[in-house]
Amino acid sequence: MEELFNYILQFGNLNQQQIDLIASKAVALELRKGEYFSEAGRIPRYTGFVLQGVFRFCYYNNKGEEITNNFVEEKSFVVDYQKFESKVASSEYIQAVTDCQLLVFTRKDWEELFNIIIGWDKMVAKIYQKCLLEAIDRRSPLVSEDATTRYLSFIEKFPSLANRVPLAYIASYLGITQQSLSRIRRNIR
Amino acid sequence: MEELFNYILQFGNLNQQQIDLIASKAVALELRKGEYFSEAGRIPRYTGFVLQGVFRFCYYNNKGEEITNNFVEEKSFVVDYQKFESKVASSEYIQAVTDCQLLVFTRKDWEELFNIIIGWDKMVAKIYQKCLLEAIDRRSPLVSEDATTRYLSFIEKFPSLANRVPLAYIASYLGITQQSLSRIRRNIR
DNA sequence: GAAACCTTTTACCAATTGGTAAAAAGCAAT
DNA sequence: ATTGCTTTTTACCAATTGGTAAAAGGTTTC
Repeated sequence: MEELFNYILQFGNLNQQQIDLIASKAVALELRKGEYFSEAGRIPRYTGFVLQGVFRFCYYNNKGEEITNNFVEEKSFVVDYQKFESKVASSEYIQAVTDCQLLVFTRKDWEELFNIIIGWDKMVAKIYQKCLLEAIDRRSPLVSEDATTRYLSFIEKFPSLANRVPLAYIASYLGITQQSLSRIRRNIR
Repeated sequence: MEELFNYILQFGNLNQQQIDLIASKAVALELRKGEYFSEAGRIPRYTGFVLQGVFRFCYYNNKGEEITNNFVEEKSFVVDYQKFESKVASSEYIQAVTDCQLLVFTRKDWEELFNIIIGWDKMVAKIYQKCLLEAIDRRSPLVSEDATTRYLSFIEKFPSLANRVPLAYIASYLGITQQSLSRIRRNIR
């Protein structure tokens, strides 16, 4: 729980009463490797904060290929926020890549916080903005480089992930095949 | 000026007094093709709303290649918002791709609006969020497709741009060479 | 430990894309 | 119209990446 507030308090101040209120609404959730936190076609039910483990966002393109387009690690929020907020069905999956521990908030609880805590909406907007900026910062440079450079950039942006995440997921995140990534790994050693 | 408020009022309500206040701070700015609205190494001075023309965001990678990573068209805000807001020097250029007409706000004027208009900060957060979501929606699919598919996706996302923007800029946005893009154009006809 | 399953590596060839260079086309100024 | 400049197209060959398949390496389950 401490980790959650260490994170949140970067984005604004809260008094003890407010902290207790937020804490009272957080629910612990565990997911096993491979389980889905959120699924395409469904309205996201929770917003979550990752205590332990790695998640990936993924979708299927028109050739049926599975594309991973983001990874989320510990000490970060994980949610398709736009869809969660607007109660629209998501178009992508959020899957646990490893066994995971989360703190989650139901939409009802989350929305109550907006009404009760002055300035909570601003803090949430900042948090979400940070997540978006991070995602685009990590993803955009991948367009304009060759596969080896993209993999090196991945290692820089996600230093702890290269050996925690199946090669196939990383390959699809980088827009290359598993075979190409395996070849690249061999060549850069 | 009307276009500006048509846009802004999608994100919340303003009374006539508030509208007049915002209008009083908007300054018309014209830029010729090739001129910079914002430059790497400098703190962005303005936030702008595009009335006419096309802008691109670009930077230079470690090989000295110029990479375009976003286009902005009419009826949209153009600014490196994070850097504008935090008064940090930008790391990229915002260049007029065609002759352009803008309405701009200085930081001083823009910040005053936050103090005077209740809820302005929320509207701005929404506007900025929309810009970020758009940018990532457009850019992310480019990673995992071949060059032809990426160009077709570009045409879908920016239907009016293909013939308004030099081929070289589009090529760098797609992460391919001019020659490759030229070849692709020939093949899809 | 063996079997079944999943992940990663390797190999081969085909297809795509990049690099360099030159030609063609388009545009602006005189 | 001619010149000079920029942009786009074309061509050729080299390098990279993809597709298919099979082998090797790991992990889980019984």
